[in-house]
Amino acid sequence: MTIVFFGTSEFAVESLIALNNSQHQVLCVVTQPDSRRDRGHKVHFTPIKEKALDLGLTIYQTDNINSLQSIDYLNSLKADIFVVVSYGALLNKEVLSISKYKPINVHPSLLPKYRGAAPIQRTLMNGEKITGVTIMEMVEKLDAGDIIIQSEIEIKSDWNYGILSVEMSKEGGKLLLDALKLIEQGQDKRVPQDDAMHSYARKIKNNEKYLNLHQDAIKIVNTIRGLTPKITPLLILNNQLLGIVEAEVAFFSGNEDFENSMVGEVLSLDKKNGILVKCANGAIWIKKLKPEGKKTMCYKDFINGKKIQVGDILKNKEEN
RNA sequence: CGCGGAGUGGAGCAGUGGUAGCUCGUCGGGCUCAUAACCCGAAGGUCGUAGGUUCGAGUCCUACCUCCGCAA
Repeated sequence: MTIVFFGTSEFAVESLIALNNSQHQVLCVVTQPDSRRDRGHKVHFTPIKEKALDLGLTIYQTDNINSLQSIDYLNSLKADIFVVVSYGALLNKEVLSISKYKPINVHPSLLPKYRGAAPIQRTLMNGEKITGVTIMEMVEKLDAGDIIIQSEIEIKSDWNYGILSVEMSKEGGKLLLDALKLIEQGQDKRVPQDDAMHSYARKIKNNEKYLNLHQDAIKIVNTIRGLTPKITPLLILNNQLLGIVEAEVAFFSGNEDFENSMVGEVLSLDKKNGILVKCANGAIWIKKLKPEGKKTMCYKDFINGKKIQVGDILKNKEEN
């Protein structure tokens, strides 16, 4: 089939690769405009643009995919189907009706759960054990179309956003080819979503990276898992930002010293387990961290540099 | 030209003008029922690059390279 691919983020890359390696033909890759950000406000291409350039595919970028100009262009391609994977903008009814077959979307959650912008992160932050990838038909309402195929993925307890994204992304690429095959053969069965079961995965706000130790240890660890390595969760030690890259829930029965210590207090520097920090409920072992201006390092190295001592208090941004 | 931090033996750091250090790791030896614990010893660095100031530069000045955080 001839395909127009809409995608922007890292998650979409494996789907694009899968299509490019298949018998299908990618006519054009539509991706969000280049942005100026990061240090020095340098121009950044989207991950999909990088890959499309690499593969020598035609690229189309626009601020408004629903504009008359965009619609004219898309019409002129006469594609069999539109494939949309984390594109980053909603397509209106008119755009959705251009291709011969109805547009399909690859979504990294078991719909109807976790519709929206940040399903992978929210899934981890909520401590889910099972997630999955869904291929669905696109409708105007966000992530609410009929389901074509769905597959489950078991989340290992030590997986973070980076690892799970890669798994989901690969699964998405495979599932996408399966879905196209079904559609091509007219074998696709579409199952409506149970709207009563739906939930939304809100976009991650910038301030969510500032960890709050006044929470359950398990919740804090899940937050860290949901953000790293793309976003580094932050605490403050001695007026300096300290990135917490990896942590585990500490299991032990609290003694008197533990009960009397403050939230955020460093209770122990252990060569074997890490840096023990008290939370509102329980405690966590910090395994990997990233001091300001430094690269990610193991807790052993951080302790060795004598940058932290038992009794130091790790604070939230607001407390500092 | 958005703001800022950092580049010193394998790793984490100290060292703001005068013979390159500390901790960890590594290697060898010892102690121990045993150990990621302890003791003794060894190897390993032209201090990011290129210029400059100086009797003398890791340390001051200039340019550049690389890495990182914030903010958008």
